Amino acid sequence: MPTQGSTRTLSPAALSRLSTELRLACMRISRRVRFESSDVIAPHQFSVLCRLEQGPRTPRELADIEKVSAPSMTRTTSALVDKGLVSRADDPEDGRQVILSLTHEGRTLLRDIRRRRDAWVVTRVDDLTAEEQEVLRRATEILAKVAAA
Amino acid sequence: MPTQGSTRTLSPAALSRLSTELRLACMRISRRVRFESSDVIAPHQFSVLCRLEQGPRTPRELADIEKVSAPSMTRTTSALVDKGLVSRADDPEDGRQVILSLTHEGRTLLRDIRRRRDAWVVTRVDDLTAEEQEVLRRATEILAKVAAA
DNA sequence: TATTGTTATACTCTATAACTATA
DNA sequence: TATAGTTATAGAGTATAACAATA
Repeated sequence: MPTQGSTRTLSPAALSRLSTELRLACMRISRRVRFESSDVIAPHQFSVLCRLEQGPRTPRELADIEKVSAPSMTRTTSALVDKGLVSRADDPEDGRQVILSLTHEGRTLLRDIRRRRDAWVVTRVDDLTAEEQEVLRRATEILAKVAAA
Repeated sequence: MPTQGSTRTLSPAALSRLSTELRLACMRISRRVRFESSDVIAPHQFSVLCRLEQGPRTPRELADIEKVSAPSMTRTTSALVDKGLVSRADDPEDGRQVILSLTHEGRTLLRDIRRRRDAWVVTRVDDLTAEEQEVLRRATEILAKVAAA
């Protein structure tokens, strides 16, 4: 039996239609955000910087988290080190490992990229009515729950 | 002056926070949908099939619409023709052009991919309360408007 | 012997430049 | 000569396999 979903109001057809429309709307928003905020680094590089923001990591950990091969992660992190966004240090306890950290420059870049991405959404959400904004606020909570499920 | 947005309730900080959370929620939903519904064709191939669904196109038109180079589009469409999803025909009026159309097999594949993508969302939306579903329904309309702006 | 990280090599998708055929 | 499409070649990204250094 379903976890909740008991107060049923949607027909199967309406459920299907809502799901399709919702999925398409989310995809379009994502695409517009990516397109408009012409990033200075590639998506996979951005993703790795975000991981390092939470704390230093080894290449192995990053490869596992990002679900790419070790050689691919070597390539990605080398590019970030070359750009001065990430620093490499030897692990004092295990000579096989290296420890990757975000540099100050990397942290600044992350903040700038986020600000630019947000800008696109902010100008559009600002144009909505207070009621529409409230709907989006509640929807965001629900979507976060859905995405985490 | 703003188009609407006059019934102001959100502080700049709240507006910024909502925009960030909304953007992240949409991105996460998109990512999960893409990841879970392991597609049989690559994203750029899927995109071209969707264009051809609306009617036959020349390679030139597709390249312009998808914002890729002509040689890239040659490669993409050649792969789709090899898979039997797209058919190539000479333009009877202009010998330089070719006309690309969706085959029956291509049309069927599109429907199957969409069904699989929807499935992930459907099972999760079905688990929500009727009230939450109604919020998402209204949010979808608003997001569609935002994405089109 | 197992693990970490890199190098060697190959495949895919992207691009620009050069070429062929038609208008 | 201009345009449509393809082929030639190169540059990123992905991968697996093989290697060096360390545990």
